[in-house]
Amino acid sequence: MSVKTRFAPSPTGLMHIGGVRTALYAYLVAKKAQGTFSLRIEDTDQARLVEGTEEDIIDTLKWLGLQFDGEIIYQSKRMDIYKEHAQKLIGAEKAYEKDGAIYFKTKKEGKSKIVDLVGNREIEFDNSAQDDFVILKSDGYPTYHLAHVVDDHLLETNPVIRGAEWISSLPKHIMLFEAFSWEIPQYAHLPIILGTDKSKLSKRHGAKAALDYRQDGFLAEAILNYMALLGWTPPSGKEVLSLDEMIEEFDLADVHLANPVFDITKLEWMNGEYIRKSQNSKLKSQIWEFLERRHSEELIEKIVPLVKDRIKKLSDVVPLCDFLWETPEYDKLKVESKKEILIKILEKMEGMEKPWKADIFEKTFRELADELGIKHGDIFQLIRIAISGQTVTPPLFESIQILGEEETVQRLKQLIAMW
RNA sequence: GCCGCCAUCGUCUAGUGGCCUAGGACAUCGGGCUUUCAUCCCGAAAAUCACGGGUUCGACUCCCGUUGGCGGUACCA
Repeated sequence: MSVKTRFAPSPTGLMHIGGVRTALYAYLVAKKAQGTFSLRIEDTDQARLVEGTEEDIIDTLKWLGLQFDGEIIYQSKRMDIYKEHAQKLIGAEKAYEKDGAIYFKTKKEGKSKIVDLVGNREIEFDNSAQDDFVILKSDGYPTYHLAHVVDDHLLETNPVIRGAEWISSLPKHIMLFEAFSWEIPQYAHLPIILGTDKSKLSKRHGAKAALDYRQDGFLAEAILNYMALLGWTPPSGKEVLSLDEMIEEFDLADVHLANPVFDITKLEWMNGEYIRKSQNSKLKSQIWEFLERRHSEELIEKIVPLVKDRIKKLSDVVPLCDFLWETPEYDKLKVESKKEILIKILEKMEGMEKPWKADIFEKTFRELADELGIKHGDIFQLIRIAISGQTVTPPLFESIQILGEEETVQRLKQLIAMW
């Protein structure tokens, strides 16, 4: 039988990072088996629908490159199907109506048991604890339980991949499948991602929507790679791996059973790895877009090789490089006592033949430092502060090249004139 | 409370009875390179394998219990 997986979020909130991993694993499982991965929107709770969240889910998958197959399935458009199946159960005396809702009559004997694909572990429940439950609400919409069973059977989902918070509903689902005389699909319940305080990752942690990470300067590939590693180690032991490599190596049986803690620090490291691996031309486009195309592509192109090893997120470019397109603000105290030296530096600059050459530039100021009896490093640092107002910048000479000799001299003059 | 899932360095994890005096990655600390910061390279510290019982010639690995964490306990998903 072919493998069909699906990502089935409810449009009741922005897609969060946990959803990313669920979608990713479902995608990997499908692609590995050359099966299909689809998107189903579980919009059955009218009261909790939040406008725009469906689009957010779609945009997130698109950004991540987790392309789904076929059309999007909306449960709200399948009302007749759920109703028909609920009626069927009533006809078979396996369900009954009460207070305008339809309840499923649970059997109270025996055990419900499955072998979960995650870790291949057995999960067992005693049916005696299962109370009758609603399958069709009085507003005509199905509950998750009915919709899951009907849809995943009709759409031939296998395996069903979802969060571990569903484990306790398993007996309900198993009984429903049995009531319809349908084959029970294989299940994979993914451990829940925790925040640093070990509680379920949520808004409380300032947890963010997946797309907020794009806003923060993270790359889709890095997010995917990091999320894949939350609870899973590829057999090869490789940590940095592409989507294709993940498809190649992924197996639900290798997913760790314990709930992992989301660690932004490692995500940042991973993102830096991807930035460093990037082609300069691609990185240029990404930074350019990230900065909302406010600068010329030529400028960004010059910056890229300078910042590539120095940033972990696209957003890091701003504090590092904004002096290149904005007049710096000087903290006068830092260099006030160096006024005399700055004047000497300015004189040297004005005396240098243009265009300035790197080796001559360096030689000139090393000699000046010797002349003045100060350390080589100190004089370059002083120039750095003079042109940027910062103690940390991309390489000095390269920055000056971007700035231009005129602007560099101008900034020095202005600084000297400040006091 | 009840039901279920889980338990190896701060974090992500390797480990499926002897190869473990427990390995890797991130983070941390130290060093090298270096005109800043990074990158890169080298090194260190960091887990009595939650605890207590078994089983076994031998347990991180198997079983039981305890503790702890998480999840569920809705006409929400």
